[in-house]
Amino acid sequence: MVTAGAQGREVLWTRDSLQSKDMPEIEINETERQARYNPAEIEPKWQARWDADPKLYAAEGHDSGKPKFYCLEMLPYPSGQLHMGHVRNYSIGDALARFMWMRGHNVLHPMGWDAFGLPAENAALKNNTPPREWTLQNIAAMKKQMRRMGLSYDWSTEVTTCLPDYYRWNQWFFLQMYEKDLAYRKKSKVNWCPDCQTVLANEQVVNGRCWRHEDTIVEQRDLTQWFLRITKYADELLDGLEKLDGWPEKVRTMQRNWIGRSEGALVNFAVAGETGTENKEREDCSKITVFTTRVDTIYGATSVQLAPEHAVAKAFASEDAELAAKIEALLEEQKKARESDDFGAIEKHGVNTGRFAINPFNGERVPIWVGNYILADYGTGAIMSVPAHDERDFEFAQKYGLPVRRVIAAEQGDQPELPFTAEENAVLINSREWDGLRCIEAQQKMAAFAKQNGFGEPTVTYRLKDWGVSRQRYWGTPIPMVYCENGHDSPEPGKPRVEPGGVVALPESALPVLLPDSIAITQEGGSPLGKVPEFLHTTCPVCGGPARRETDTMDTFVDSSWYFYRYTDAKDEAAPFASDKANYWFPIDQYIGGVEHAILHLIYSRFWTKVMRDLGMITNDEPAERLFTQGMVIKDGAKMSKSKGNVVSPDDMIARYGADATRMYALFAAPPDRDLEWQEEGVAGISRFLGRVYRLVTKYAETTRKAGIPRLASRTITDQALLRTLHQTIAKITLDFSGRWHFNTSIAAIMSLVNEIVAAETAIDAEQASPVAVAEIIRNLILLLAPFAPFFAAEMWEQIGEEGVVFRTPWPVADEELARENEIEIPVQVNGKLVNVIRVPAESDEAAIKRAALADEKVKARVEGKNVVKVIVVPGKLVNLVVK
RNA sequence: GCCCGGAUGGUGAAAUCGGCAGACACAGCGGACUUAAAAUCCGCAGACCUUAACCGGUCGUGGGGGUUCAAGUCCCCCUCCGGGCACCA
Repeated sequence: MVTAGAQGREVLWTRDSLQSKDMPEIEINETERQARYNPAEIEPKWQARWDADPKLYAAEGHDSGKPKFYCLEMLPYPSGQLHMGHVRNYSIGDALARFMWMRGHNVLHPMGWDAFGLPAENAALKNNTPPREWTLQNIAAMKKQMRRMGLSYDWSTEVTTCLPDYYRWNQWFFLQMYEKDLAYRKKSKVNWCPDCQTVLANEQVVNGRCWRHEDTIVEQRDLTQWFLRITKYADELLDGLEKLDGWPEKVRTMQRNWIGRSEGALVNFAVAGETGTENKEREDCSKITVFTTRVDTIYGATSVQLAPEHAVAKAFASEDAELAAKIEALLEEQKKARESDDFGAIEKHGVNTGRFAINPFNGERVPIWVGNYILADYGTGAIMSVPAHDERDFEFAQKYGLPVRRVIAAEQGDQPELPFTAEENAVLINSREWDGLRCIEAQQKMAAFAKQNGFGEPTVTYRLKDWGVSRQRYWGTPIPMVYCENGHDSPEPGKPRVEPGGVVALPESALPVLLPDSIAITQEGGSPLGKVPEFLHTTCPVCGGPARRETDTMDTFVDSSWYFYRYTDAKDEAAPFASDKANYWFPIDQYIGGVEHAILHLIYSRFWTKVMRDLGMITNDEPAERLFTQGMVIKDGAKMSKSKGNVVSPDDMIARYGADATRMYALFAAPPDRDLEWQEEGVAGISRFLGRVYRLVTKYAETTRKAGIPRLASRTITDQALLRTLHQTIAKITLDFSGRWHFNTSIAAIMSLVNEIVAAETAIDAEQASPVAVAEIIRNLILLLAPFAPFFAAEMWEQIGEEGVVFRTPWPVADEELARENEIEIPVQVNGKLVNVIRVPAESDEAAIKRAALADEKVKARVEGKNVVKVIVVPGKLVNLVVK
């Protein structure tokens, strides 16, 4: 078999028949030989043809009989300009999608727009253009750029998240979640970005700063907000990572850290002198609940440490002005530290409250301190301090002269110096009836004991917090809730009355809640929607009385949490998507994007998938089977940015060298997972390479056209050599596509093949090659280039007289027989040093190779007069003679 | 501090399973073609030593040690760069 496409029309030619008169001769077209590769002409020509065929890249039906392949690149924010990072991302995805098509898969390769978000509002302020208009213009511009790049998207499934036919389903999901108690409202401390004028999710705060404003310190505000209960899925999100072996380890580790599961125990310390019942006005201070992962060390606790914001600390402070001032100072230190880049480095400070807590295990009275290193938002905001077995506690105890008591000892051998934290091979001491137990065992037994006796319990805490989705911005999905001014009970049975107005979920029939179009965007605080009376004022769907709409909009990460499901059924007006369609395409076979979304989009969308599964909409547990995170595009050693002035515009590159050369360079310059240094000379080099191929193909186009693709029965030496390289190249590239994706080496292999053909031109022109072999080589060369340079391949395909669509032509299959070498080169080493390279028949066995190596003159000279101690022969690889 | 990457010629990189280090390009140099240039084609090209030249030799994948007939690749220690997490109890 020559190519899969040749099946069924095999003709056997012989050398004799080739020489007969009616057989094609090698033809060289002198005018075409002069032809120059001109992407500026070729690319728009094919773009126009492809644009005219909306079905060209459309996926086939579920009954196509082909295996499905869902190839997805992360959808962009429509800034109005593609940057090189996009070009790289899409070049990778497009090569893969085209390859999978050629391999006979039913491919879904969609694109869309993450179109809500703050930049549209900022642009509106600056240019006085409504966000909607600005966004839609940008989408049009970027779509044009994508078409110019020749990307194989099925635009019939395009998703634009800022349009009501999409965002209405955000609202629908919100109502579903509200009903299932996965969406709820609560007052809490939230992150506020003064620049964005909105609340941010924890995931959007980086080192205490806004993810969009690196210099802006995020403030903490007490606000009532909507949350999605992602923590309900914390364990599943964590455990699921184990099975995601098609995801980069780096991303899995980041998510593991982010979820931050920690097993431990809660233990109540009674506060001496507090009963907790006598004063209703005062916070209940009768006990302090600490969280610890090392309850086995509790006999070594020599103080209890509270966060400066702990309720008990506040209560104590309210009765003691001096203490209050000190605690306030600790809080300030902590806040400052959290805003700085190295939070871990600040010096520990504390203040003794003068009060005591009682250790429920041994009844010991220990002092209650407030420490600047205790965080209110982790665990319970209170810890037991065990200086002997915790480095931080040790440092603190040394500083303030608190006692250090060893309660853990090594099972055998020397006792390690304090503090030591090991739990392996360590046992309890100084812990009464628990003495001698191993740490791990003691942790379980002591937590169970605390539970039995009502002063504690085993527990699990997470770093992951519920996802705050309310945003005090205009350009987002309106949250489909109203506040009834009659303040009646919520219509849901069992749901408590919420004050001041009843919180009422809109019925599905009221969707979509449309975002008003004309609105004055200002920089003032507060939700812009609150200033639009016709939006704000509505009626309660339960009692018909006056009601106010929720004026916050949803975080844009809601939009991107499920967009890829919508692609499978983008026009559905009755549901977000039809289950059977999603179930056919999901999970995504390959998801490709930047690593910057590792704990934002990629954790939210995993959560959303699990919610949809529990709603019975889909059957998959995870959205994407495999994830690939490409490296950054850099220039002069730094990430491209306007401020550094090192931005290379894709439009420029395409104008100068064409889309094919630009795309191919993005794949050639580095393996896709590594950072890529953009060098324009490299793009020029690829352009020259395509020119070389162009001349080659046009020169032999006539030959190729006439010769067709029959099977050769006998071959010249030139035929054999060229076909061997061709089939080795096919095998190599097919392998690269199967997982490693080192397209840089795929393209290098094509270049080598082309170099070899060019070097053989003299022989070919002297008719030392058969037209049939030339035709096979030219034809397959074009097919190999099709995933990387689609415009170019289409043009070349047409020039050799093919009428079909090149990237729907079956991918060539490597013929092992043709690829096999007759003779191979074997390096011969003496004591590990290369001495010579010998040629032996490919099928030579160990003995034959050994004989050939020992017979070699250079080797003989080197071995002369010495003792050959050992001969190592690795067939097909090398020979090493050990001599003394 | 912890976790994940990475370090190979002037540059981007290759070596997929422990087997010829530097494929393929970029930049450079030399030549052919040309009145000339561009384009194209051919060739050279890790460093050092030796030689008139060929030939030949030594060193060489961030540093040090180890395993092996054989190490860019495996093991131990260290340095630097990038990224993530971080008083998380």
